[in-house]
Amino acid sequence: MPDTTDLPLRPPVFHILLALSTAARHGLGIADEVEAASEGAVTLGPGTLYRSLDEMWDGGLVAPASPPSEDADPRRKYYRLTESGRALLEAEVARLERLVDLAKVRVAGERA
Amino acid sequence: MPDTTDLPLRPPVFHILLALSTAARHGLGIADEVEAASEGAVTLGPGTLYRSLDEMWDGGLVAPASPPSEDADPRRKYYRLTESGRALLEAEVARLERLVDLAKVRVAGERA
DNA sequence: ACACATATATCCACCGTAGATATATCTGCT
DNA sequence: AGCAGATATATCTACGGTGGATATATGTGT
Repeated sequence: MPDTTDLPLRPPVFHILLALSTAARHGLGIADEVEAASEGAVTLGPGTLYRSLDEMWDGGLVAPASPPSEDADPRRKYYRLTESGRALLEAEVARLERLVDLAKVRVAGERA
Repeated sequence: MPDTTDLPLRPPVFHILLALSTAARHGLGIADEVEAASEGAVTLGPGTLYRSLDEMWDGGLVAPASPPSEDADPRRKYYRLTESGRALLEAEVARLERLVDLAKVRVAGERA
């Protein structure tokens, strides 16, 4: 089984962590949030979605969460971030931030 | 042949564009620069490197450049960014910047 | 009750990546 | 000059990841 805790994170894993950073969500709700947050640039097919969630579960990045309301659709399985999931997200954000900072200097610096 | 001009860029293509943003470089020089700029987090094997360069050539993102000095190793093939290559890099940087900004708000916002 | 939408889950085919390998040639050492 | 090892480009192959199609169950609306 692949290790989902290595940096750089695979894009789907990063986006799922990001989608869960604000609220517990169920599978398809995560996919919707990822697409919305990325302005349509990133989409998750069901294969990638559920497989990633399985791996993230095994890696201790996500855990089950109770439904947000009493009369929620019982088919939905809600996930939340664990402490290590949030820590991993922070680490990846820090890495990407350094990368973007470097890239911004370079693309702007060419105007001389 | 895959289209290398779609956003999100595949990570190797993004890193190669970034490596060429400051100077014309040859194949292995690009790989070295990518590893250095990412603090060792990103490495490019020869397969990915030369295949990506071929596709980027076909896509008009990179073009041949003259060696930086007269007595350079003649085996080295130097590449430089084209205008569209630089434009594509800027677009991807902008996308990543929005993503990182969003992520920073979310990971910081949880401390309430 | 019936049709359709939603939800999880699995399967498979394709694409992208990384490593091994091949070949050529440059550099340094004796 | 000759030899050994390093460097450089290039290709081939095996593996892993992704995404779409499909299956099944169940909720929702008419």
